[in-house]
Amino acid sequence: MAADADRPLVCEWRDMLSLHARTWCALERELNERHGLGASEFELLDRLIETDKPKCRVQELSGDIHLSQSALSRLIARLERDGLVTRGMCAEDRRNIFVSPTEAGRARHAEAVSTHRAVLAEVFAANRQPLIVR
Amino acid sequence: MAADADRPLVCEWRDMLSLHARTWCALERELNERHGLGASEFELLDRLIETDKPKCRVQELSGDIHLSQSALSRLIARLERDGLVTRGMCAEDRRNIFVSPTEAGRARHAEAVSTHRAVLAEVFAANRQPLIVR
DNA sequence: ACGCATTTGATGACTTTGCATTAAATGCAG
DNA sequence: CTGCATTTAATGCAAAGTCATCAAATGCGT
Repeated sequence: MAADADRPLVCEWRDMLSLHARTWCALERELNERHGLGASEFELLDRLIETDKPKCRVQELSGDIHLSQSALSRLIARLERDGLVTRGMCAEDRRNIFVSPTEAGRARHAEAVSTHRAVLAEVFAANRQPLIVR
Repeated sequence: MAADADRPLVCEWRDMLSLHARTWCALERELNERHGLGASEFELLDRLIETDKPKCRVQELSGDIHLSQSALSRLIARLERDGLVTRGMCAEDRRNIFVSPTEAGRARHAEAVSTHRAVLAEVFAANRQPLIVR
């Protein structure tokens, strides 16, 4: 049994699990408390606004957001219900739908983006800290 | 707006999201198909067997496994239902419970551990690959 | 000893997610 | 054009997670 050989691999994975969990939870908490957004909700808005093309099929998004197609569909539905995005059908291929941020969506994102970046900076910095102790 | 300054931070986070999602999904799929275990289930068994102390309070585990206390409680319940761990009360402090792997649990873990390591090795290697292209 | 705050794990209610399926739209062979 | 496979997004349902709450056990001041 090559248990020792796998050690570094397993540690790397566990470190990642740990950092991921801490970061995700912190984002969830801060974004929710301060802006009424879930982490997934923000992530979608962030992508949507970054790639500012008016054309945005749902399926294109599913590559960026790491969710199943159905979860993504419901996520969009939630954001639509909250008035942060709109769903519109495409004239050329009426199977596709366009998802675009509303004005409210852009505003909410603009408001939340600094919180998002701050949390990232903080958690990642705290993670590197132990390496520089003393 | 210091958008550019945050760029590397955001990219790092997104890379992590991506790698984490791919790895977790691969583990979920492989462990489930080949050994009837979820990723969380394996993770718990793995920790449980690694720290072989007979004493293992639930709360000690919640630090390792990145789950809420309630989720952990239900995860243990599932594993118990499947006969992979046993819950036993502690004589000294009867609020605590011990969770220990059964023989079946040890066997299942032994069977699954190589799959787990292989998936880690594969996904992580694939992730580094792009850096060495050509 | 007693009362009360604290700790610990379990449970109810709800949310989010994934899988499987469905419905609609399109593409394409014949 | 017709019929059928394919693609795309939505939906029913069950699994799994979180938060808030609960009951039991303990600790501790008086």
